Amino acid sequence: MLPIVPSVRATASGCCEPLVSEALTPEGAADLARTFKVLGDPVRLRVLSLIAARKGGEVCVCEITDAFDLTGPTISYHLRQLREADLVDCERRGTWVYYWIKPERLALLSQFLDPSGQPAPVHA
Amino acid sequence: MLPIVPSVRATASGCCEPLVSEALTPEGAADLARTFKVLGDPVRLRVLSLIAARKGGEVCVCEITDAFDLTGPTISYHLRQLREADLVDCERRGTWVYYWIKPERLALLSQFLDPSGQPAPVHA
DNA sequence: GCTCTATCTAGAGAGCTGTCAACCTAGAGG
DNA sequence: CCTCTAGGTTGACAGCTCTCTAGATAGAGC
Repeated sequence: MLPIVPSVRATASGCCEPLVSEALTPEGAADLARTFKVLGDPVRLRVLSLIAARKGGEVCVCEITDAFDLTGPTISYHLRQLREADLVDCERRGTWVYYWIKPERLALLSQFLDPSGQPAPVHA
Repeated sequence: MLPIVPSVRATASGCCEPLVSEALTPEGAADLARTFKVLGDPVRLRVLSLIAARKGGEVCVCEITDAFDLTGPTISYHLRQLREADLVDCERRGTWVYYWIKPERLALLSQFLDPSGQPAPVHA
C-alpha cells in the first residue's frame, strides 16, 4: 500500500524539498503538519506577525498580551505552541520575557510551499 | 467557503506581504490561519504532495484512496478541506474524479512565510 | 525576610476535528 | 429501465484545542 519511505523525503537528507519535487513520507508529513498546525490559529499568526514586524525583532510578553483581548494564560499557551514548534525563542531579562522569531523554520516551510520549486534566495 | 478577503494586510492590496513587513490584521490572520489549518494535517499534506509530485499534475481519487489506510469517506473529507481552502481543484471525467493543485494560494503562503522578505521569484 | 508584578502551569470545560458505518448520487454499460 | 462502480454526504463519537480561573514561580525592591 504505502510505498517505501526512507526519510522525510524519499530522496532528501534532513531538509525538505519543495512540494512539487516528490511525495512526502508519512514521517515527513507528520513533522511538517505539526508546524503548519501551529500556524493554523489566528492568534498565533498575529503574535508571530507582531514579533516579526517589530523593528529590533524582539517583543515583551506584556506587549503581546496587551494587543489581544485574551487572558495572560491564553497568550502564554500560544507562545508555548510557537516555542515548541521552533518558530520563536525567548529570554528572560529581569521581570520581563522577550520573544523573537527563529527564521530557519519559516524558511523551510516557505521553500516547501513554493510552487515554483526553486530554492529560496539565499540572501536577505 | 473562504470569503472574499479585501486586504489580508492592513495596508496591502489583494496580495500578502511577507511576515516581517508589518502586523497582520485580525481578519487577515483569520483568513491565513484557515488555510494553514488545512495544511496542518499529515494526511492532507501527503495528499497534496501526492498530487503535486505527479507528472501531469492530476491524480484520480481512487489512486489517493489506495495510497492511504483510510476509508473513502475520510479521504473525501480531506479532499473537501483542500478544495474549500482553494488549494486544489477537481473535475469529473466519466466515473472518475481527478484532482490537481492550484498553485496561487501556495505561492501566497510561501511568500508570506519567506523570512527574507523578498517577493517570490516570478518563475518560469 | 516580605510584597509587588510579570509570566508560567494546572485543571476543567465548551467546542471543534478526524474517523467510521450507512446511505446517497452520478455515469457507464447493458 | 436496471445494475455496477467511483465518489460524495450524513450522523455519530472519541479525542484534541482553546479558553478560562486558580495557583505557582521568579525577579525587583523595600
